[in-house]
Amino acid sequence: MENLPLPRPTDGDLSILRVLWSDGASTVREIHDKLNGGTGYTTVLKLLQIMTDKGLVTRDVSARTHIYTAALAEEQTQRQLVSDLLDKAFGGSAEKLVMQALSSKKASREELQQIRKLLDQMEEK
Amino acid sequence: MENLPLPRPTDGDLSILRVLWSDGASTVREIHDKLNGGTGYTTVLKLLQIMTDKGLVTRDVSARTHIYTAALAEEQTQRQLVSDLLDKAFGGSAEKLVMQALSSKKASREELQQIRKLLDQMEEK
DNA sequence: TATTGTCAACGAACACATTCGTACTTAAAT
DNA sequence: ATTTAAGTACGAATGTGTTCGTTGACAATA
Repeated sequence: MENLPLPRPTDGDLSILRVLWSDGASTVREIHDKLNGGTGYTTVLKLLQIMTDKGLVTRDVSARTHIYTAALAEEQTQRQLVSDLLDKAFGGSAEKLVMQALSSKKASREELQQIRKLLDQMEEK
Repeated sequence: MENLPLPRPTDGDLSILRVLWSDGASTVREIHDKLNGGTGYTTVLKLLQIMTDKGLVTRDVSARTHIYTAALAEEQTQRQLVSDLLDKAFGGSAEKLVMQALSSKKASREELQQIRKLLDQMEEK
């Protein structure tokens, strides 16, 4: 019964996961087409096979053309990656990370408002 | 005249950079001692030599015992890493990243206050 | 039926990260 | 002067990520 902690997705893994998150369960060809960039078909296939071994995706093999699905929800993976970066590069300081995130890309006024709401919720609790 | 874009530091690189950022210019031995974890002396040395080639650190070779310094300031590297993660896993949405950062680790009341100040500053401008 | 296209599987090649042992050099201690 | 300690340099081994060519199975088409 495989129930090991999932490994951190690599850059290649993430480019595939992004497609699965946005489009839902997909075939290799669909993913490959969406990834119009330089990678060949068999490269995408190989990556998906490895990701299956790692547990990052699951696949339906009942038909000849396999169908892949992301094993974890987008938010769950994002949370893991943020937590990882927090430990490795920010000494655990969420504040510093937030600062850099806000200054590295100009957030819109709506986004800032949204973040304020989140802060309110966190202080209430 | 090497002036190429610096590569993204690996996990090993970051563990060393953290020491250099907090303690300033250091020798291999000092870094190795601070990294009390399982890595051997020559491993740290090798990593530093590679990091020198990559341009992540510079070294003073005038004495027998070399002295290493981080090439980039902590904030600069952090900004790069955040921007990287933003592209690769968040579709460029700084808001989502901030949300995850705040929820993945409970921020203190002071930190939340600090973030509010930052939001104020960003809205003024 | 014969040919052509689509798919998964596999292995090989290359690059990079990580680790450490060994060799060589230089300084310090005996 | 000899030995010991501390340092750098240099491979070598291993693991992982990434890429793609080739093979074989199967389906669709001519």
